[in-house]
Amino acid sequence: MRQSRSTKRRSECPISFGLDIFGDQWTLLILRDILFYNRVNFKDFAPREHIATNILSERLKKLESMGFITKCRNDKLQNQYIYSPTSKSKDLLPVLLEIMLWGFQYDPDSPVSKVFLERMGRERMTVLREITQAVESGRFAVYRQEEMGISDL
Amino acid sequence: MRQSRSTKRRSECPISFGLDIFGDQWTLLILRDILFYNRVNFKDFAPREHIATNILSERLKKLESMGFITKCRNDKLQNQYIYSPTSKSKDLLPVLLEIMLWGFQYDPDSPVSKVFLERMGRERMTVLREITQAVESGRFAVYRQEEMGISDL
DNA sequence: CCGGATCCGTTTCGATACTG
DNA sequence: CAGTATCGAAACGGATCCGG
Repeated sequence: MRQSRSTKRRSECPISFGLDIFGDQWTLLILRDILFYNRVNFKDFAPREHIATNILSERLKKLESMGFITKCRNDKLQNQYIYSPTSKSKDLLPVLLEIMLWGFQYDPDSPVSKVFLERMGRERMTVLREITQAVESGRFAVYRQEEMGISDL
Repeated sequence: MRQSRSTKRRSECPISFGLDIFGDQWTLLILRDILFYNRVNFKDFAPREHIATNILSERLKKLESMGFITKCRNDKLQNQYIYSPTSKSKDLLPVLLEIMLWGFQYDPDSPVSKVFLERMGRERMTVLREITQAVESGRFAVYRQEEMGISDL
């Protein structure tokens, strides 16, 4: 694969351990798909991003070998596999949420409504908690639309 | 440069706006150096990581063009330049902190003391606030050593 | 159809050497 | 000190093929 360099990097600590995941876009997109949108199948990962199948399969293997996801066969549809997040990746949610909030704040054409953006500034913690609950209960898509004011999927 | 693809990616929202930074290791390491360690000179960025000078200079340009850092000449030492974070990158601190905490939790040989790790689990918010203050007051190196129990630099 | 693997041209990386 | 130029090596990514 790559990044055997990451062992050297340990010395400087703060974010070094996360570089393997946060150093790669596709990995992040896959984790987003899994955590936010509850996507589980090969074909559903980052579907609009036109990720090449070879790249996707490589990343999935990497994520599996690093303990971020597990893979098992779908009982109903024997020719499908289901990828699920482990606690190691579920615990990345706070990170992804912070990235999301930061993005909403600095994206010149942020997709969220002004109302939500304002609330985000005022009651950050509450908003953070709300989203966390929405995500964990699988209702993020709804929250996104109703609370954030994002219409387009 | 690259990533003109990022415009397409907007539709899926959650972390898409952050991918330009979080998709690249070196960019993250530079931001870490700037935000946590108050490094300002070309030669000081990610010094132990052996980042190639061409890569470093490219990333610094990119970060500057994206509004994450500003560059100005050092008055005292005319042949040196000083890179400073903008509010756009300062506001990334919560993200980096979350990455750090996550890393401490899952790194098999986490550099932090057991005492700190335990405290991190119990009083997450407090710890988070502490570190934020330490970083923002330029005392992170001290905090790291005294509170986290990381001896080696 | 789904989940990949293989091939292969193109892009990017990154170590070193070199310049102002 | 702060970069640029060069160039071989690695990664990317589009297309195609393959097994279940």
